[in-house]
Amino acid sequence: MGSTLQNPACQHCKDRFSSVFCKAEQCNLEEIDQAKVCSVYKKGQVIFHEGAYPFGVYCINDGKIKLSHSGDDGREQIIRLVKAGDIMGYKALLSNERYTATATALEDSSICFIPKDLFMSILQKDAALSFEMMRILSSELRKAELKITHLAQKPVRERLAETLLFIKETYGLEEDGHTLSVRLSREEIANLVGTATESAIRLLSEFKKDGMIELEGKKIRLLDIHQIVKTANLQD
Amino acid sequence: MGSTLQNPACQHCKDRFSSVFCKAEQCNLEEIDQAKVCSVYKKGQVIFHEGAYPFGVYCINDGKIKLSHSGDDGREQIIRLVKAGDIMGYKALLSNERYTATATALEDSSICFIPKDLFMSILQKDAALSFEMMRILSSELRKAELKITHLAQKPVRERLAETLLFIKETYGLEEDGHTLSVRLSREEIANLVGTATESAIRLLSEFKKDGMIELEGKKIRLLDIHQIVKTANLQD
DNA sequence: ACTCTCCCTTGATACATATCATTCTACGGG
DNA sequence: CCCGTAGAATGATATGTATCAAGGGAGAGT
Repeated sequence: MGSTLQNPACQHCKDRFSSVFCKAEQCNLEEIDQAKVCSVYKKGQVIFHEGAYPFGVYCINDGKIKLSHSGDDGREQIIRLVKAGDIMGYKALLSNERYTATATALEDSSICFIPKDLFMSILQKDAALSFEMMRILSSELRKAELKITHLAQKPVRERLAETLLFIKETYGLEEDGHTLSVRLSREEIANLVGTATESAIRLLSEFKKDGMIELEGKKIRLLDIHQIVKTANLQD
Repeated sequence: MGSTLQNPACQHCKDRFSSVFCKAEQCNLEEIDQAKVCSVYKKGQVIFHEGAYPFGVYCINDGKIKLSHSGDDGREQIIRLVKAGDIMGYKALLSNERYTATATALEDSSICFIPKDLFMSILQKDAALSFEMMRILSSELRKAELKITHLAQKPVRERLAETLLFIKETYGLEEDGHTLSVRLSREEIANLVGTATESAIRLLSEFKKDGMIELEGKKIRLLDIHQIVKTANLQD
């Protein structure tokens, strides 16, 4: 468990305008505000575990989280990157099943927990919120299906380039306008791409040699985004 | 377009108990019943095309449909198999985007079309239907994420075995209790597995040699399901 | 400052799978 | 009925990627 601290009000949450709840009715927001519990999780800490039963949804106040499956042979597959304003854990809750993924903090994160019963009851009466949930689910599903196609049809090189762009889209860049603002291990990058760690390393080195990126420990600087897009070979 | 014919009433649709609409309120069902248009599509006919704008959702009355992406190099990736009682086209509708997949009839099929406005307005007022939609979306998302993990981590042999089981789960078996009740080309099977057609053919031959299956044209008989499960190496 | 450990890196090799080429088969139309 | 064509099957080969093995570097804790 993360350590509990003073709950920031949802109405003042810095990402309230981009989150699901921006569509929720004000009275429901207040209700959530009173029931939620906000905690801080340290980098590397697990928020919930694959196989466990869900008791609510998590709303990221601040921080970065990875959601990952553990494959049959124990290898991790990163399914989703979660950022401030996003929610997680809703899939298991809605389909009334156990978590199918493990949530791990990529850096120190502040996360609100909203109890299941409350979330579900508000979902019943707040059509706008329901709608927004469906929109999110649809969008996630679309992304997942695209990923399936790419995994099945694209070589690792293209998928790695695509992943770099995806990380950039998700977490953005630092002030210099080049450095990815998240530190991932090579293994994590590989588990995002769906390849072996060594392959990811080798290809990153190639990208570097080609002048597309710059590597400095876990810092990755995207130097030539145009070239990366070309390497990713995106057309849909 | 498929040829229009006398609309069967939703209330009498043979799969009404297993479809989304089983949760919908009766009055809404009647409303749908009046507005929907039912058509018959011949095997191979396209119901909707990737890139087109959605004008409603499709509910399968009878038949079998494949939903597929066209990859960058034009190779097809089959995303989903649709059966009677299922709906399709909701993802694009909900996220208000164009279709990301093409729907093609695998055999002659009878399909109802429900106009966008009606569907959306009923979704607004019918919480139970909304809930069911979220349940479906969550479940699809869960399946998609599992598929991602398997594509990234499992060899083709295991994925092929898994696919055979998946086809069986989706469309069931013929009266003999062994034959898959859908005829797919080798290429379609490969596009479901995410591999080259030749690889799928080769592995099917191996499965046959190992006594797991029997092949007769497009008929596939599952002889030793236990062995197929073992080959699929499922544990989650 | 120094070790210890973890992660990164690089190289050598093996293997699964894609690709190309060819033959075989079955089916539908003239 | 036979030909033509599309799909299926099989073989030969190429290649991308995983795996195994070993070295190198950087940060954490003592």
